[in-house]
Amino acid sequence: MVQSKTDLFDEELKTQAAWFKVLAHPARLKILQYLSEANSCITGDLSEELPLGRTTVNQHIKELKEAGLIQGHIEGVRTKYCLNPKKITEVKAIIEQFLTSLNVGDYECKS
Amino acid sequence: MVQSKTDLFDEELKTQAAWFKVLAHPARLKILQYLSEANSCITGDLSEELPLGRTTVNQHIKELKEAGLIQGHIEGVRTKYCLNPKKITEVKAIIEQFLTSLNVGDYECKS
DNA sequence: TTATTTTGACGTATATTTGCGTCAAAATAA
DNA sequence: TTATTTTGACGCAAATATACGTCAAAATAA
Repeated sequence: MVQSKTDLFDEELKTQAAWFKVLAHPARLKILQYLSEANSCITGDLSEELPLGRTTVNQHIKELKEAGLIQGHIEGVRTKYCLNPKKITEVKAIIEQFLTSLNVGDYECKS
Repeated sequence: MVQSKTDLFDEELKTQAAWFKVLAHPARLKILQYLSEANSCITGDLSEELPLGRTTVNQHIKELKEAGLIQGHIEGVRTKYCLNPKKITEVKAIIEQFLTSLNVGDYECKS
């Protein structure tokens, strides 16, 4: 039997790994970058910017929304997508935290 | 039909996403941290440090090895595991690069 | 009113990841 | 020589992730 054993790790490690996972697909990175470059809320079919179908892109958008990295609000027929700057900053800090913990300044590796 | 369409993205995005993926599991983060804290090569059964079976841990070690983040060299019956400081530094830079590209300093989000 | 546009919800098929059992190879110990 | 220890290779089963088609709801346009 195979059950998910990820629960059995430290809360901190789980959080860090979860955020890495959210960023582990080029489509999601692209969406974030696109919204960042636009520097404001964007409306319209984001799938035209990526080499994927609309439904698939929407699914990635949904994931990013559930993770809190982007926000959407309805405007008539359309939906406007935005980054959530606060959350982005938060996640950056979490990732930095892990990278910093991997201190290899004076690592001894005699091989 | 579902084929992997990840090829269709920029080389840079693919690389960044791939590195996030390598780090997207708490077991792999834990292994890296453990080796980092030890601050030198380690021998013995790493699985005793994690809530997973030996084979599973070995698989995660294998992934990290294939990604180049850790090295192993045989010493009699045992294998000594090390971080690869050079690669770690390299990956840190790649991740920083993406995080920096997500510039939200003056993000306009009127919602 | 009846189209049309835009988007989310749902289902489905395939691909990949995760977790582990089992076996075999290689080095040592007895 | 024959155990024993340690590890990697292989394969399986369950869980997740990817990609997308189809449909329906909601707002607008005609």
